[in-house]
Amino acid sequence: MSEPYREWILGSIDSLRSRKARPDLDRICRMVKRRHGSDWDRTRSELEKLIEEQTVLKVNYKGSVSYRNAAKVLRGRRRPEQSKCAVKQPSLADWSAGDSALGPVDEEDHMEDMEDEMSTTAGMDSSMDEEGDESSLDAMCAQSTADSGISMSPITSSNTSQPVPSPASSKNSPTHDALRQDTDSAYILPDHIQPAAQQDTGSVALVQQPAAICLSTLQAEDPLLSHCTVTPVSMSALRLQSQHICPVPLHHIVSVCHQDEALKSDGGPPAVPDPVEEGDMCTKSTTEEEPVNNGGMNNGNDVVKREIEQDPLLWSVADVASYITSVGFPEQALAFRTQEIDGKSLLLMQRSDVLTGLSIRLGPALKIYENHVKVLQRSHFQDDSRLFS
DNA sequence: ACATGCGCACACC
DNA sequence: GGTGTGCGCATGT
Repeated sequence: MSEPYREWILGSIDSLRSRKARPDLDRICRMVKRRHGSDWDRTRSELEKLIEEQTVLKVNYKGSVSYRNAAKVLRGRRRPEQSKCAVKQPSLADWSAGDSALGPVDEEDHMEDMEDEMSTTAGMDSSMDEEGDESSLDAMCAQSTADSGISMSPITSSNTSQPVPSPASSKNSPTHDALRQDTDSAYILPDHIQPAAQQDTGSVALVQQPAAICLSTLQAEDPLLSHCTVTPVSMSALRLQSQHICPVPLHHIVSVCHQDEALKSDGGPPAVPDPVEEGDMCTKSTTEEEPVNNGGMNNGNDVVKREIEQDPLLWSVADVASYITSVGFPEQALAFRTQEIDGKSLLLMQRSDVLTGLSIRLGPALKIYENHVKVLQRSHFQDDSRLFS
């Protein structure tokens, strides 16, 4: 996806919307062509890419296809009081919360899919403790077909089988209504996250099970996980690992699980010794500027300190905010701090989370995600892959 | 011919 | 009542 097209297409959609014209394919392509001289087919293919990455939503509104700027749709529908409080607002990431089983992907797409899944789990994380708020892709699809009676768009027509609601989601789910943007409007999700496309039943089954069951399944297979409890982060890691789309090694998951445990309770030490007491140490890493006089010896603190600085997984909320500030976005750093984004959360963020979940302006949000968050995520998981493979 | 502006009706919350 | 949406028509280029 070339960056100009993103701006051109989103700009066209916004422009069409502002003059009360339906932002359909025809109008979007025409406008992009007229303004930028872009080829019609190219615009269409770029639009499809935007739809796949959920920057643009393809909707069926009042019987015709229309397109939405995802950032504006979510922001627009959000009630002011909700944007201020901590209540989890259904996000695009949530909509794909049920997706998994991406199937075989080529090398180029692998990382993108991994990122999608990462943010998917991020969405799951933030809503895990609010049963009923966890949105479901399945619900979305069921909604699309059942309520609106509208068939899937041509874009999704390669996957023509009817979406089958998964056991994990129900049409009676409270999220069903919460997800509804409009009774006439059916958000059409890309092929690779349509439930009906889920063929890898093994990983799907795992991912769609409740968190505790997922974990216990893995615990039965690997004693290393026997001390783990279900936490948002550990479950995110489990999901990534279980789908084989992200090279998260099992013992890394154990590490993550225990880090979570250490954070959760002040009680006894984790069953597996963890080199880092995350919260305190992370704070020190950014606030303690004075060199430690240790008589010329490298003590453990320095090692840990360097490790923390290098590994975003170990960043605290303050560390993340400092990082965002340091790369030139002090204003947006506040949003990260407000939303309590620590290193783990940062590594789990998806484009839509950054664009819409933080209530920051689209321009900086795009830059932050593309130039920093994505880079951190990529390097982090590549490092893991090298270390543990 | 095509782009743009906008009144109005409709639907949802 | 507020908001989002877009049809259909008028006007501008």
